[in-house]
Amino acid sequence: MERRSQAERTEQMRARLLSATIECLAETGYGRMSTNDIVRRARVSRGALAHHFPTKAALVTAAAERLVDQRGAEFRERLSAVEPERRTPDEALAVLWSFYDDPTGLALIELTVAARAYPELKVVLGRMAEQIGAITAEMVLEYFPDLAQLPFIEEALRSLHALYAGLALSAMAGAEAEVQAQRVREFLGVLALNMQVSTTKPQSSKTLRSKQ
Amino acid sequence: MERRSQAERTEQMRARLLSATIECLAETGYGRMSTNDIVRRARVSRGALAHHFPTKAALVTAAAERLVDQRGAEFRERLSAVEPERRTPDEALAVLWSFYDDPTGLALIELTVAARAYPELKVVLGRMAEQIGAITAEMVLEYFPDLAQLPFIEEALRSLHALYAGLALSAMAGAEAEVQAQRVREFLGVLALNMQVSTTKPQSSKTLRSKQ
DNA sequence: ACTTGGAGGCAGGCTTGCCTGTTTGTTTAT
DNA sequence: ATAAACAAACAGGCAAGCCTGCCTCCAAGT
Repeated sequence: MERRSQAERTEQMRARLLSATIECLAETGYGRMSTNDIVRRARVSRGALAHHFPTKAALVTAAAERLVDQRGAEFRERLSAVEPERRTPDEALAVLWSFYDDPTGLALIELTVAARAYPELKVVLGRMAEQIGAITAEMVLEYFPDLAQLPFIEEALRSLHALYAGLALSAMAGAEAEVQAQRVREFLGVLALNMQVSTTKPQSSKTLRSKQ
Repeated sequence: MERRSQAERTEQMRARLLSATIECLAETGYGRMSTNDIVRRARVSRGALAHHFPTKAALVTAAAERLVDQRGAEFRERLSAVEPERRTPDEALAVLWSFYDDPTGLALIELTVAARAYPELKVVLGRMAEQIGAITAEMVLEYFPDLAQLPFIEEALRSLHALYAGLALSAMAGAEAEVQAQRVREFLGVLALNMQVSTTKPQSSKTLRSKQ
């Protein structure tokens, strides 16, 4: 191993620990995940973990924050990665679903359930909910400005996230969420079509509210 | 304590244990729930638990089955409890939501997440998904036959369940799901309206498929 | 340039407490 | 009387946190 500065050592170690935590969270789940699993996966000792994160709650909270940032960035990335001519609402839905049908999506659900016991996690996940909502609205405004004019667009997007979260949740219990997501996407397609048909006439005055 | 027959003793003990399990599941969550908590809450000894349920997995599986039946029955109950003149779709949505915004709803989510590790739980929850889907479709057909004619009604109902599940899930992380559910309900109201407006013309030929 | 002292990074074992399953003993029903 | 229902102590295992000691880096002094 080449020489590394102290700051680099710290940064790399923390990154390894947090990545391992997120992976364990996605694979094993929160309940069955132990700090031993994490240090084993990260190839470090228990002492290293204790040095950087005094308690398990601190570790998980930090992992949640990292997960939030990671997903926020990746969301923009994936959506802007599709070629401009393929940027249909249906494609956007596929991207959104790929965002939930993901190991990190599972980790997020595990964290959400675990947050019931950790109030600190609640605030992190609360931040994430706002952040994701903002990014989503922003993306819609950028790529589908006509959709952003729809009256209940804010509720629609929130519902969309809840819908996909619920789908991913039921996938944990063995449901074939992949095909369900596909059919739901078709369903949402005709829904949005109907919305547009019946709202393009006069109701476009009501724009999306800035704050809840 | 008066004299009870053996069958009564068994039945009551099992009921107490399963109720306590479901309560602990809803309150403490699956991860932090121990068999000690359960016997303490049920006011019985560890031996009694061991006698009726040899392992924790057996106990939880049995509790899940009881929860499924319980919720199935309660669903019909709550929906048929509203006076006939108030049986609007909006009211039905409120009933459906009350079905998720419930301690047993929380317990169900906990079980769903836990099912990722227990394959036996998966089959129980799979049964439940089918059962709930069937009951929902049945109820819609009985109370809102015109809605049952809509083209994507099966996907719509499935999405509705997923949506509410996702809402309840985010409520675990501190979101004020109550108000969100209310606004989503309004949103769904206009949505259904639009669906009806634009689908009452020709597309009523496609009825809901019997099997996926 | 070289050394030296200190501080932070890190390894691995220990320990206390809890959790599950088992076993032995007691009560209750048939 | 005999078997089932129940109680209570017991045993093994595991997880989280702590603790001691070693190693690596960096800065200050010479």
